[in-house]
Amino acid sequence: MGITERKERERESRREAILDAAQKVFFEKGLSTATVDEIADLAELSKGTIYLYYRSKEDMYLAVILRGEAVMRNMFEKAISTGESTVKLILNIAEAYYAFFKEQRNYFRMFSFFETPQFHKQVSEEMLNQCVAADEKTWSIVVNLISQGVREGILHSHIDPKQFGIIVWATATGIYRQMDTNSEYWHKVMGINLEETLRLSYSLLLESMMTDTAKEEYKGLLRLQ
Amino acid sequence: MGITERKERERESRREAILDAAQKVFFEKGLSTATVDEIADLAELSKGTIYLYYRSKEDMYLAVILRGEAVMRNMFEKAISTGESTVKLILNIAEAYYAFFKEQRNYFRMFSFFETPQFHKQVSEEMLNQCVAADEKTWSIVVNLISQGVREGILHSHIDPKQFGIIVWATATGIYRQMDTNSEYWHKVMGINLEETLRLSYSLLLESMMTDTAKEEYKGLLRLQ
DNA sequence: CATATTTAATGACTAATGGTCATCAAATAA
DNA sequence: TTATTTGATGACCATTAGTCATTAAATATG
Repeated sequence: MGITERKERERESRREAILDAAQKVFFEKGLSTATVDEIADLAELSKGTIYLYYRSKEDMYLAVILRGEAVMRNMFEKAISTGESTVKLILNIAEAYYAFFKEQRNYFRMFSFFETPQFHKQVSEEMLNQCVAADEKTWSIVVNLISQGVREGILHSHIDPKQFGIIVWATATGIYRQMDTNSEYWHKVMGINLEETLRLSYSLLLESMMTDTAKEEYKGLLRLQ
Repeated sequence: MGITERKERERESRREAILDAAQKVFFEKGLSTATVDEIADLAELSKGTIYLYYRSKEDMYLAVILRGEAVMRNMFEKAISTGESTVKLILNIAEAYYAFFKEQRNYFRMFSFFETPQFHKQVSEEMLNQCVAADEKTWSIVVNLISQGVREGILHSHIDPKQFGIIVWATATGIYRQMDTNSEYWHKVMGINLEETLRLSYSLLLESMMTDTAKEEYKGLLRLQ
C-alpha cells in the first residue's frame, strides 16, 4: 500500500512549492509588507490551502530562514572539505561566511530579523526549535575547527573555542550588517572602506588567537600587517 | 503676539505626550503588534489626531528610537566627563554602553530593528535623517576618544580610530544581541557565560589597540590576562 | 461685543490583510 | 457502485493603518 507514501511525498513537494513562492515574495518585500495572498497567487493555490501547510506567515518566514541556514552550512562544509591545513580551513570558512553575505544577501537579512526576541514570540515553537537545531549544526562546524586548531598547537591553548567563536562571529556579523545598511554612509561621509575594516578585524583576531610558531609558519598565508 | 509661540509649545508638548504613549506601547508589544488605536487610547486622543502629529506608525517608532539615542548619548557624555585619564575614559564608555544595554533594553532592541534596510524603506526620509544625525553625534564621541588616545600615545598610532571604533562597536553589539536573545541557550546548552565572552573580547581589543608603555602604566586599571 | 475665519480634533469610514470554515470535489475504500 | 476520507477552495470575519468630512474651539476682524 504505497498510497500513504505517495501522498506524503506529494504533501512534501507542495510544501516546498509554497515555500518557493514565499521565498520569492519575502525576498522582494520583507516580512511585514509581504502578503499571504501574494504568496498564494504565486503558488497558484488558494489562501486557505497555504494555511493547510503552514501555521502562519511568520512560520513560513522561519521556514525560508531554515533554507538559508542549510545554504550557509553547505558553503561552510565545502570550505572545510579541501583537506588543507587547519589555518587554511579557518581562512576558508571566514571567506565562506563573507561569500554567503555577498551572494545570499536576502538570507542574511532574514537572519538578522530572526535574531530578535520580538520575532521569537510570533512563531511556533516547533519551527523555532528546528532553526535552533540548524544553527547549532553550523555553529559546531566553526567550534570544531577552532578546537582542532587548539589541539594542533596553532591557536593558543588558553582560549575557549566557543568563546572565540562567538567573538569572531559577532564581529564579522556586525561589520556585515554595517556593510548592508550603511555602507554608503561610511564611505561617503566618513571615508571608510568597510572591507578594509573587515580585513583589519580578521588580522586582530588571528593575531590574538594564533601561537607565535604558527604565525611564523603561516606568515605567507596570512599577510598579517 | 505670543500666540504662535504658545501654540508651537503646545504642539510640541502634545507631540511628546503622544510619544510617551507610543513608547509605552512599543516597549510592551514591539512594532508589528502595537496598534495605533492603543497608542491613541493611552494618549487620550482620537486616532485622527495622532496622524496630525506623526505620518505613520513607523515614524513614531523612529521618534522613540531618537529618544533612545539621546539617552545613550547622555550616558556616554557623562561617562567621559569625569576628567580621568583617557584609558579610564575608554573603559568608562565601554561600561556605559553595557549599562545602556542592561538598563535600557527596550531602546536597545529598537536599535537593532532600525538597523535593517527593510525598515528604512518604511519610514520618512525626514525622520531617518534625524536619526542618522543623532547616531553621528554619539559616534563622534567614541571616535574622538580613540583619536585622543592615539594622540597621547596610549593607542597604537597605526590604527585608524574610525575603523577601530567600528570593530569595537560591532563586537560589543553582536555579543549584547546574543545576550538578549540567546543567553539561556548559550548558558544551558553550551555552558558559556556571555559576560565572560564580553570581558574576553574587551581584553583582546585593548591588547591589540594599546601601546606597550600604556599597558605597563595602566596595568592595574586593565587587569589584562 | 458680534461675526467671520482659521486651527485643531474627532470618529466614522475605507481598504488591506491575516486567518477561518462551511462547502465542494476528487481520490480511496468498501 | 456507493460510502468515506482527504484535499482544496474562496467567501467571509476581525483587525487595523490611514483618511476625510464634519464639528468645535480659538483667534482675528469690524
